[in-house]
Amino acid sequence: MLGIPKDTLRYYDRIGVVSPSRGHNSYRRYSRDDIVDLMNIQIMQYADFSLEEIKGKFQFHRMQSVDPAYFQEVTEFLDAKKAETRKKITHLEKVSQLLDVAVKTLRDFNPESDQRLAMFAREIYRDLHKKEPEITKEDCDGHQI
Amino acid sequence: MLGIPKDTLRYYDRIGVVSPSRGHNSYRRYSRDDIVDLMNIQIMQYADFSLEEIKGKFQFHRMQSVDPAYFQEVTEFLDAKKAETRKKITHLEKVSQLLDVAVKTLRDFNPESDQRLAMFAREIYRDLHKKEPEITKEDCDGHQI
DNA sequence: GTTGACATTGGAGTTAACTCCAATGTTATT
DNA sequence: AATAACATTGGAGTTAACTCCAATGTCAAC
Repeated sequence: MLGIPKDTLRYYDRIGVVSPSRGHNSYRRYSRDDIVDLMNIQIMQYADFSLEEIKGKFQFHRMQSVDPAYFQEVTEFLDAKKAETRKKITHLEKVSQLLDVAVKTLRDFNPESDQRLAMFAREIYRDLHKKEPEITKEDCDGHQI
Repeated sequence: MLGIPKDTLRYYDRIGVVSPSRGHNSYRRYSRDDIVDLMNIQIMQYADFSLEEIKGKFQFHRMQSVDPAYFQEVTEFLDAKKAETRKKITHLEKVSQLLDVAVKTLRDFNPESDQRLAMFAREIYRDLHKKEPEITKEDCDGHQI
């Protein structure tokens, strides 16, 4: 139905992320809520969330009310994850540009455009680590063949 | 220097993504170019590229000229990856919004906002799979306890 | 009531990207 | 020249998220 392999569903059940009820026999029966959980998993996994992170954090739809402790925990998690997601968007935006520049560099190949590409990559690296790469002369001296 | 563990550098050498030259002893010596490669790896890895994909595709700076076959292959790869990256940005943008809505839903908890969240998630799922989730009445009938 | 197509389970295997270990080699310092 | 602090190697172990397998159970159809 969602295109998730049987073995994957069994795996999810095993590790406790989606544990459907069982029929009169021991067959798994996925409820509407289970399907919603599975959709959430697919959405969040494509956004680089681990199953462990997802586990138990996207199931408001199963609840009537919210426990304050749970509220606190999940809100913090969601806020942190949102910040992380925004950071990743910014990075991917840069990477998208970088790929563009890379194709151009490749097309009309010359030392200048290659240099531009390297500068751009270095800039991206800088904001990725929030600090200078610190490639000093001493560090590299003699590090050639 | 870049904060990459020794064992990771040795691993990269083993699998051939960054193979530094060796000194008069057998010690690895990382050149400026090797450092650039490593920076590129960190950039691309954070954008969800695998080492296998990265391998050999961000090393123009080592070349004098470009072989047409290599140009073709790498350009196709870069274009495909750019498309993939843009798709992911779009998705992450949605997920960022979803996380927002989730926090709000959690704050003033009620069936309506919960419903809004579910609708939003479903919409995201839809564009993720470019098709309707197809949850029909029949599919779910009796799938409850 | 037997056959075939499903389901169940426990447990083993796979892949990527590390991470660790033991045995050994190299180098700078006392 | 002995010691400590590095490096080297091959190979084994780890983690996440599956993926596969063999033995067994369930069920609808003939």
